[in-house]
Amino acid sequence: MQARQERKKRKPRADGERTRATILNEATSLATLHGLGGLTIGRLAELTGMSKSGLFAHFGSKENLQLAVVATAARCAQEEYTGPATQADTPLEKLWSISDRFLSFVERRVFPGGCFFAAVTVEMHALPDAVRRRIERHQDGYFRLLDNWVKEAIRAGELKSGLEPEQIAFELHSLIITSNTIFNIHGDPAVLERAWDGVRRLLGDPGRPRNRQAE
Amino acid sequence: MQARQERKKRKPRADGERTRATILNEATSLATLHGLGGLTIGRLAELTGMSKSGLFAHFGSKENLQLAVVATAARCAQEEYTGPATQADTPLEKLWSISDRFLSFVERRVFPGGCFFAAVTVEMHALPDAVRRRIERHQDGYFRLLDNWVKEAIRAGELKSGLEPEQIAFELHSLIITSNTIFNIHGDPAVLERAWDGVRRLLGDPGRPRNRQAE
DNA sequence: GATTAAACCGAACGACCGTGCTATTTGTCA
DNA sequence: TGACAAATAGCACGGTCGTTCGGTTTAATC
Repeated sequence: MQARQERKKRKPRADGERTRATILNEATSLATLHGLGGLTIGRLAELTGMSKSGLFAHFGSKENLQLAVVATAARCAQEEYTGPATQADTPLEKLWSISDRFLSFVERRVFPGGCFFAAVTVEMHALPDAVRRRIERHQDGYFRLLDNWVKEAIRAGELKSGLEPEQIAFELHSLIITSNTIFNIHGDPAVLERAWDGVRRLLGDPGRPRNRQAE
Repeated sequence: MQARQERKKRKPRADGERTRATILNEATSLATLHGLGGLTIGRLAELTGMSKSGLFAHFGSKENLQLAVVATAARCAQEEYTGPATQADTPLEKLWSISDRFLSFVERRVFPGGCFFAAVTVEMHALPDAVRRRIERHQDGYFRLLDNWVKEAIRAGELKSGLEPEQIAFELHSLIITSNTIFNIHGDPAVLERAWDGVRRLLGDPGRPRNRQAE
């Protein structure tokens, strides 16, 4: 049937897809350090041992490269924390899971500059419209996820804080995203424990240990 | 006596210092949107209506320009929140003051991209050594300020949370710096109230209103 | 195994970057 | 008021940016 294949276009080759993946990994890592603006094609080519033009041909424009990088980072976030957390049994457990996994994600230095979206959030004003919208879309989804889980956890009686759901979600996010920022400057894991300490009080289980990786 | 004036060097002229100040204001604003890396001399010249070379002569190098921008942002922070907060009567009041004033500083859009140091923290890896160190120095001072005030407030019996001082300082910072980030994306002042709500619980006065500007 | 397009390179482009050099205007001070 | 440096502009440089194009190699398809 060969669905969704334009007339006269062939399938991409295996070696091409492999190098494309390599490029995108390197590019996403680089973007967590220098931002999407500081992500330059020349540096990326040098880093992957390719020619500028050869690398460029994979994307056709810098904007497309940036979009592909955002997609890569989003897929990574899905695999690392949002995805697994979604599969936890209860809403409260989802909140525990995403917090634990995000901190682990930062600690393991999956990207050298930590959370990609934290790194680019600050330069969004300067990005092409399509890229900015793509990032906003991801961030909106993430916040909606947190809000909903908190609401469900409260409705299910698992979470009995007197606070509004949005307040809990905001404070949870504050803790983990700030520990990401500070960890990437000083490299001191203690700040991740500080975040976890805050999360424990927020979710109402002061003694709960981190799993760090589990499941 | 003409102290601290190099041989053969005259005093800077009044018009020069005025334009220098104008440039630095514009530059600092621009840096909160595009970062110190995205801060380019050509754009800055166009924005201030000067020639590239005329503007450049004020600083002698891009690194010096960046250092001057950091100094400008630091002075602004001093005037806007750290300075006034230091003059509050008690350690606890200092904490209330800096939180209140920082949120007001963000809300009034003193800089279009909010807190300068939050904007550049993420790109520190890519900056010249001297600039990075200058930023680190400021951030260290800020955190030490918070830590000390919390410790003093606890010692004075004004603050009776069971938490470690560093934990309180970390969570306070998390709340206000995250509201800065989110406010600069969505522009919704509600997130500043969320931060304030968290601060109130942290400092143990759930009903305290914001002054927003006072003194 | 011949065909064909994907993968990749080298060279070159126009634009903008940071930075010098020279010349001209202009505020300050002896 | 004249001397002189500070302030600013114009121009040109080497470098890097994103991008284009033509040519060569190479993996997939008939």
